Amino acid sequence: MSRNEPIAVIDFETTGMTPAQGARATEIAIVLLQDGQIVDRFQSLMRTGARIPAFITQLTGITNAMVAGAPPAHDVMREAARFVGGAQMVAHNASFDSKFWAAELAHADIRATQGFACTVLLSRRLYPQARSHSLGNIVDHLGLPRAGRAHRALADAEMAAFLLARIQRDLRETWGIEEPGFEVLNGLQRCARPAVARWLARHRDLGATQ
DNA sequence: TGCCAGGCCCTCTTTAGGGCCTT
Repeated sequence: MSRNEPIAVIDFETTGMTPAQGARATEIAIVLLQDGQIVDRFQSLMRTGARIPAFITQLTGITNAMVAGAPPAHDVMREAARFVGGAQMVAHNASFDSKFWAAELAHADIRATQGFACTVLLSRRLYPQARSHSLGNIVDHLGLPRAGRAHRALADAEMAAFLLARIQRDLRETWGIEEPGFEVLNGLQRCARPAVARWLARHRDLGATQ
């Protein structure tokens, strides 16, 4: 039996909504998920020199003093890039984290090459009955464990990994897709929502004939 | 001075508007 390639589930805490407006990362966490299990973890605060607004400190608990004592961002990002290696990546609302991944790597003179899949898009397709697809709410809706303090990078990355593991399990057990790796996740998240059931059935049948 | 993210997705839509999701 072949093993699925590990997927790197990432979460950033930042000073704002987008690097396009000058926001910088304050903390990064990445967990490697393989065959439904977290097999490795990476977490670090990072120092960029950017000021953390008070409301962000209230949200995350990360203070200016905490990041002042953290290693420089370019060192952290080099280490993060080594940790991820050639793995594909997943985040909860990947449009947010993928931009910070690319921007913070660029500050360290590293080009981002990884693909991203998004657990928000996947959750909306697989669990349309959920009232909310925010990370905390969908984790509660599915009865998954809380991993620690919400809005800290490692806890949120672990919860997103639990969600991803559940998505992969449901793709196998409910939809009959034997190896729901990154390519399947990427295809499903791009599928128009009204066509999701048809896409899943076709993918199951294609997999069964291979 | 005025502006201030942006992609997804639903609907009382498509010549548009607004909520969701991330910090």
